[in-house]
Amino acid sequence: MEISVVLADGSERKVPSGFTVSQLATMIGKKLGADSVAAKINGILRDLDTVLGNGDQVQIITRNSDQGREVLRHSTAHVLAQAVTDLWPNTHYAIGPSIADGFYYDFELPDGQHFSDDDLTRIEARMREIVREDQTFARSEYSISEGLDLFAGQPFKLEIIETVANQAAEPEEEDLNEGVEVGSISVYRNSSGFIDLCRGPHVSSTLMLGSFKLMRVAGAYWRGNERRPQLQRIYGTAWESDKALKEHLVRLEEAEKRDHRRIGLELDLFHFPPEIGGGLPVFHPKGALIRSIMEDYSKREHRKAGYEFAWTPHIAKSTLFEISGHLGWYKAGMYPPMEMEGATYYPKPMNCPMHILIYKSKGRSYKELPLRLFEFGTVYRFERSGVLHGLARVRGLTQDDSHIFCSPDQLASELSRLLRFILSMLKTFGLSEFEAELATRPEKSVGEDYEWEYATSALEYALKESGIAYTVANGEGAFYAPKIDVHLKDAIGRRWQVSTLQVDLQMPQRFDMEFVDSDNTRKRPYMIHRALFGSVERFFAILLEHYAGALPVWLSPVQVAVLPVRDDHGEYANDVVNELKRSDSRVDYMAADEPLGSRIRKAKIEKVPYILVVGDADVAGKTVGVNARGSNDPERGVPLAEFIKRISPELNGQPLGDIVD
RNA sequence: GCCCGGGUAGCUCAGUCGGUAGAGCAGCUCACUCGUAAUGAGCAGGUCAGGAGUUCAAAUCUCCUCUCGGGCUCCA
Repeated sequence: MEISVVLADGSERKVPSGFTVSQLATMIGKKLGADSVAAKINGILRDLDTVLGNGDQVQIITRNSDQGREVLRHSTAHVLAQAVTDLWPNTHYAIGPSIADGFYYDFELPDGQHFSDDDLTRIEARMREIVREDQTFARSEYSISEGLDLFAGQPFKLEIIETVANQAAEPEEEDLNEGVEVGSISVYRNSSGFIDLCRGPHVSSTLMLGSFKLMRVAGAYWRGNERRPQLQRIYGTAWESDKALKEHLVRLEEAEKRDHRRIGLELDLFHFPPEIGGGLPVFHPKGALIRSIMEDYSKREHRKAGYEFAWTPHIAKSTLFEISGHLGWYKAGMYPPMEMEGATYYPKPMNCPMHILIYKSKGRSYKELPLRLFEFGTVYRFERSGVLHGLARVRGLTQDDSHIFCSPDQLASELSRLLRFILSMLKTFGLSEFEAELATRPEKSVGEDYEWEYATSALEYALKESGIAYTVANGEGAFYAPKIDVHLKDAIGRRWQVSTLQVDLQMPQRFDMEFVDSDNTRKRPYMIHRALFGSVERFFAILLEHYAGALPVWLSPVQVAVLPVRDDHGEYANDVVNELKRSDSRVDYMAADEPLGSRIRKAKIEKVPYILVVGDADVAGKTVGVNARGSNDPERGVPLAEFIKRISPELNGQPLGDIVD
């Protein structure tokens, strides 16, 4: 008896009935057989030992594909759980999915024990034994009640099974995590007897695993809920080969070298004095210089784009935040209050209420709209100590914040103009890969449906106009506003959230804002909140990591270093310095009091874009030797005037041009 | 806030079995004046995060506090 299956390329293949996926793969090619870890049969992921049926569409999943790695990682997570339950009998094991680059597994050790870092070594050793034991993963299906018996004593597994059982009543719901087909569960059993609740698929033998490494132990709440028990999570990484694993570890090292906290220290840009308090950075001269270049540039472009500047204080009386509603719904994110002369003051967590007061300082006419207020506004937010992370997550941050007040019919064009402005500005900082997210009305929210629809469709219009790729995040909006969040990808592919753009449906009402329209009626303006960098501090961190500290010339605190070969070249070197200063560049003079090689090394470590070396030949010929960043091949005898001409386009950020409506 | 791991010179780190502290880099001084990523010598630098306890004796062992890192939750 033969059956026929359809392969991924559309070709048909006849195989004996009873043939498994694995046999098919080996029949197609020896290497494919060896590299296969699972298959998609009629669109569903299945194990290698699945018996093929007549007419099945089969796509073999190999270990070096994204889906193949997921299978490897998931299977490695099972081996981890098996190793832990071997070493700590009676451990409760919870869930162990594959994640980007690896996997984790959550455990609750008996008697309140906790893993230490040393345990990782022991666990990893046990895992390697299990791998060598050539244990098979065998799938079987059970009813809910059988499942409850099978996992008696495993509270987390029982909870998952119960969830599955409840979903049987509501078949609409997609099943979670490890639960399987509605109404029944599937279980994988290793040859040692270890069982785990799992949807699969898995590799057929532990011998197919091995290129893995346990990375760290962390705490994690059961089902992500901080009111549920805290489990011990072990993170690991796993790959299709030792080579791929090694490459991943090298990438991690590279990422670590780009860590903005490390670069900030090395380049003397900023630090976090414990005397000031967690999450409160101080910027050293070079860091402050970079910041001010960013801010000056931003201000210039905002002015050109029709923004007016505002300046507002850092604290305000509680009444302001009562009106704005912050004390109602954002209090947990605010610094504690201060009492003074019978009034209660709070550091501001956002700038919007103060900008609204500027709007409200007088009657507004439709002729003034859109009114675009802009401020580098420093706000203070209480972030729990565990979440602080360098400049990317701080307690005092400066937003490049703006609030735009416009009439309803201006909303769509204003949003679209704004989004183009944001993307152009991000591009001049050398960031070019963006994705946007349109976050729509959440369940818990205020306002009328028609308002939400109007605002959301205006946001969507702006997204379409700008051409940016976007996804819709249903129900992820703020409770008072739908929003667009712009994410960007940095040089090594990490995603960061930067800009945010929100249409506020609440504040104009809370503050009873209005304007007089052309028909002499009073109307309520629309209000857009928007931050472009997000926070200057975070954006600074992103730039440092994106460029690994080697900022573009226009942002570099020192753009050119001038090094005389000997002391007696100092006079000419000084002329060079002065000439460069006249061309508006930032120059450092490095006197010949230590060897040239040593000074060059220092300048290279400081990531100075251009190192100019001047010696006898240069004094004679009015030239410079140019050692550019990123090159180890210096150029000799470049006329000074030519060098200045060459770098002048790099000295200032590119203007955005007109952002027209 | 919670779980795990750290905190020794400005930075990176060593410090064995409990016996009062060590290196490299950076800094300072002197010499060297040099053509593209480390010239040499010398000097200085420490309440071993802080406090309490155990001990004849604590960087080292115990407890508490602070703080930093990795996660969870949260978020610009």
